Amino acid sequence: MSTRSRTPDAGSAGGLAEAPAPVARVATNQLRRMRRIVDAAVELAEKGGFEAVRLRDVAERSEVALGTLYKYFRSKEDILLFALNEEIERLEASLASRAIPGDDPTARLTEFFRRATRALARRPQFARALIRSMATGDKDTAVKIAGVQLRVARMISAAMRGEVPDLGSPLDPGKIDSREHVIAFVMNNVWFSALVGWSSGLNTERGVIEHVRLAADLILGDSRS
Amino acid sequence: MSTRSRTPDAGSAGGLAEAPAPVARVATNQLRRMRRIVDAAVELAEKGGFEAVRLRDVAERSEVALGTLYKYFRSKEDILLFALNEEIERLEASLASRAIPGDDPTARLTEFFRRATRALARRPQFARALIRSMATGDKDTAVKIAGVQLRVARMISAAMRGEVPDLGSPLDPGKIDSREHVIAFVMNNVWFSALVGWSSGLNTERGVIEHVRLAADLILGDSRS
DNA sequence: GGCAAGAATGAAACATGTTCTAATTACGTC
DNA sequence: GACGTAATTAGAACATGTTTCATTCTTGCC
Repeated sequence: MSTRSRTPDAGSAGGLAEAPAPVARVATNQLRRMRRIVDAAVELAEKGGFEAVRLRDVAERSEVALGTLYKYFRSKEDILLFALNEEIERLEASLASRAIPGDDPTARLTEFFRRATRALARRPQFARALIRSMATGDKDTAVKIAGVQLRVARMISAAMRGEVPDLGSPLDPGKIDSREHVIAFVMNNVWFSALVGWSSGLNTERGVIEHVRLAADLILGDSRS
Repeated sequence: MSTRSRTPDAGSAGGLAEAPAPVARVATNQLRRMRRIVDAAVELAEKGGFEAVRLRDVAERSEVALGTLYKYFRSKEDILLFALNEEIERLEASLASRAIPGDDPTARLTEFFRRATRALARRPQFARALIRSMATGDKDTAVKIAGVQLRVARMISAAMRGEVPDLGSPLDPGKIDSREHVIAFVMNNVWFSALVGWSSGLNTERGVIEHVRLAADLILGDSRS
């Protein structure tokens, strides 16, 4: 892409209206492929959870070769983590529109977890697949998982304060210092553990919410009573 | 070895001192096999973690056919969870000998986690394998994992009280009601999450202990200061 | 239009957890 | 000591995540 490359995109008034952004088109095709892959994985996960996401099926459905699939994603978990990130983005966006209601931090926290758990439980197989994909070992995957946890913690902080999540805030793992951050961190751990229990059938949706509420009461004080 | 076999063991006074509990001997052989399997798995796990525990290798080392191995254990995780249970038994026994020292609950909790984390970090590959095997999905395995968590929570409770763990206490998952139980439950979640981070290289041993200390401070108050 | 570089493809190959099978062995009973 | 049952074995077979490879397609460029 030496001389040319200038894609005549927005405001490229210039002479030739030629090649509709060659580079951009490639990228678009690649994005399309990626999207098809993720969509196929999600569809399969919705039907049968983690195990139902057989990569050969994903490749077939997304009309992509197995090798291509592995060029885009390092592993099966990687695909599902990508979907998880999109899911979290949706959740963040929906929270950004209006803050969680509630009279005090405990109430808001509980309400936040109630909604988030609800959202997951609505597509149980899919949620199980996502949770399962967070229980991995290798470093690269772990980094992405840590990123997810930080974003969730940020949402928890916002919910606690009764504010809207600041999508531009640090996301810095080192910032586990302030009391609020510690609370968010701990609550995140509790929630996640409860979800793991739920995803394996040891816990109900109500149970998850109850566990989280108990922890919130312990840390912040009982909002009822 | 047809006729012989009767081992003249303790108290077979009666007329025929023959067959020294035939059933028992079978059981003993089976126990021996089981033990060899677990020992082989542990050895391999110590060297190379979860992935190094290749079941074909385990079978070969323990001089058992693959099919036999699967008669004793439902899965790879099942073997490692068995080892984990033994590990926890050891830890419980060592705690039972003398209580954790410390002037207040927070100090004792921190000391407990310091020791427990230390014990794990001493055999990092093995610990990683155990932690990895706790991140599974199917129900049966999950039940065993829940059992492990309850035992850990019991130790946490004991440490907090500065007592020795009561090995005969309920272990009933329903008893998440008292404040102390909730604390133990939450601390267990925090510790486990931190360990998962450690096992994937995102966290150091010090980091794990620090996370746990922060949580303990949050919930119980800072013991230093 | 033709070319070189990179991407994608189809299919095979691999690694390893798990299951299955036929043959063998161990063991308690008679 | 012979018999039948249950356990064990060796090994193949299967399922699925992952890798590899030779071939074909795309794309941007001359």
